[in-house]
Amino acid sequence: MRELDDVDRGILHVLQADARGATAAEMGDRVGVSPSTVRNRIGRLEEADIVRGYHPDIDYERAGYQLQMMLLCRAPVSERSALVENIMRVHGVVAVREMLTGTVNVHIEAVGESSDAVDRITGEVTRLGLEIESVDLVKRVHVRPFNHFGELRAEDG
Amino acid sequence: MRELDDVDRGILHVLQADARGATAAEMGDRVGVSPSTVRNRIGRLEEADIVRGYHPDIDYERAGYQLQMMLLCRAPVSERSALVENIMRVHGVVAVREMLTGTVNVHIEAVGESSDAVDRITGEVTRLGLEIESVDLVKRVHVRPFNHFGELRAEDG
DNA sequence: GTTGAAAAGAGCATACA
DNA sequence: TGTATGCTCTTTTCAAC
Repeated sequence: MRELDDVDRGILHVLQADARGATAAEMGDRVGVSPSTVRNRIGRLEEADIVRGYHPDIDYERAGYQLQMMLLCRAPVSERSALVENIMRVHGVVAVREMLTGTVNVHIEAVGESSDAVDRITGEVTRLGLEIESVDLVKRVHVRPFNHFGELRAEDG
Repeated sequence: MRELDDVDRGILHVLQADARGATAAEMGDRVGVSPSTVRNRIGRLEEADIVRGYHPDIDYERAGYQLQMMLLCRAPVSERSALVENIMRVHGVVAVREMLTGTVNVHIEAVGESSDAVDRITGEVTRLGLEIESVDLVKRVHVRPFNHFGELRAEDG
């Protein structure tokens, strides 16, 4: 897939707002193409791995996982990618960011039910070979789905 | 809403895998209830803001936004929540995490098309009143949708 | 709180421009 | 590639358990 055009961007824009509820017809109206075209485009975006999946945005705190933590770690650059594979398997880890710059080059986001989870997760991460720079609790996460796709084409409202 | 039961957790589990494609019938089979019940439960989860929405997982790099950055900042605790409102409006910002502990208490995740975006975003964030501790580029983000809901009830496969 | 049935609507696959 | 049609499945709504 070469590059996104306005139709693709408009579709992404609408999907960002409600990936489960948005219908192809709705999106077609927004960007000015037929529902079939919308489905074709979405299929292409998925095949090109531009859209990797669709996930619910869950308020972990309300769901009973009151502890959200952020671990800032250092990993040898040579082993970093390999380590990430293992980190992703740690129970409670929801995201890992590999940094291109900086010495604190791995950011781990995790959730847990109790303070035991903090100990367990830091222990496992250390055992995997990372040096933990800091462990901090998250008060709140604000997600702002990237709504800058196709703003000219698919206006909100 | 009091607390999640196995049915809720099983539904969340399946939604995590494919929030757009998963049908009520499918989820009902997985957790052993009727499709109607699945829809009722999902409605409750949404009303309780446990499920805040559904978003596509987009590979920003492949989508043409090659620069992903993480800004670690300090904000006066008293003003922090107010500042976050404004940060979320900055073009390119996709997530903000308010930290409960630590002096670096605001983590900002943003994307941009070129290096100009880095300057612009750091500038805007500074202007809003935050002290930037570090700006680092993200090489890759690994999202691991929290699949620990209802593992006993709704097995994968 | 859960289920089931009828009506409306959406999605998929095929064929065509 | 983008678009239109027919068939199937899903969702919705409402009444009943």
